[in-house]
Amino acid sequence: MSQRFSVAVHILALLASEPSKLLTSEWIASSVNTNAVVVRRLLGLLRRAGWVKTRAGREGGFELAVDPSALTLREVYQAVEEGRIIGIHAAPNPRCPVGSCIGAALGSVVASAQEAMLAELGKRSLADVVKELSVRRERKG
Amino acid sequence: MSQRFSVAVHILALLASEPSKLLTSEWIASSVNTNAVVVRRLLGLLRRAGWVKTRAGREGGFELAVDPSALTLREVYQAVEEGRIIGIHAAPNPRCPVGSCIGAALGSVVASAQEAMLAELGKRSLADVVKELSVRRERKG
DNA sequence: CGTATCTGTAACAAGTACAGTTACTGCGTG
DNA sequence: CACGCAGTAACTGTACTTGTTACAGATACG
Repeated sequence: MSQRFSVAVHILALLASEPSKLLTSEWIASSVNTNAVVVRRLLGLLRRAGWVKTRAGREGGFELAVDPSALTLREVYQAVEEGRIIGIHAAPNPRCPVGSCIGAALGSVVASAQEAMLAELGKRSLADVVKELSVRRERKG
Repeated sequence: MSQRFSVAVHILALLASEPSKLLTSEWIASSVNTNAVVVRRLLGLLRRAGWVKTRAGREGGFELAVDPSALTLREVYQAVEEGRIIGIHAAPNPRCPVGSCIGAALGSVVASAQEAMLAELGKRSLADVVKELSVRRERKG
């Protein structure tokens, strides 16, 4: 199962909690506990979406380029995790009355289920996540 | 991506549209356009859930054992497709203020998103699917 | 009673997706 | 120019899913 959404939110939360600071992929990778290339791959997607700015070369790194309260988790999910959640079998028998229509019927079911999930993600912004992190941190002491 | 849910609904729709008839895995497989063993594997899960009855041996096969209007797509999904939709990276750095809390914060986000999806699937029953199939069939002529 | 037919299930192969890793190019600062 | 960083291609290992073969057990039928 893909962890891209999870890691992407982690990365964005890091960038949001260190605004206008350049973080290197190596530094981010040590927080996520993964390889720096994995981080750069994901940040490539976020950069193309316009949410992150990059500076190459010495003293380079990544920084957030949007207001965290204007970026929903739905957008993040859709940027890094493409396609459908629920697979539909491709080629049922068209000569069977069920087989010939099940694809279309399931398509609408799956679409509405996926939209419900995305709508729920759309209720939360990156700022909400950052805020929740600080609350949880305080609780720990 | 797993197509088990999709195929399971297809199979259940077949059984529901031929009530009190025994359908063989071979016959079902030809409608789904897959191998009979794949069908039997899925039907094993549905049998253990109590929704399908089996008769082995000659003249054997599968038949529905529940009222289609009492079986929601949510139940079917959960029977054949276990685990979470969205993965969470397992071991972020506990010494990082973000890394130490991101798992819990993401957990609640992912749980609510998944619940929203399941709730949407819970709005539809197998009977709804069968009804939609017959509507689509009529539209085709 | 034997045979044909069907389920149940194990075992294996093939395809696919993802994370991790190495290696390299190119950019930009000091 | 050298160092440190992003960007990206390529390869590996692992895990999951589907498809397939094989076979044991069950059951109706002649």
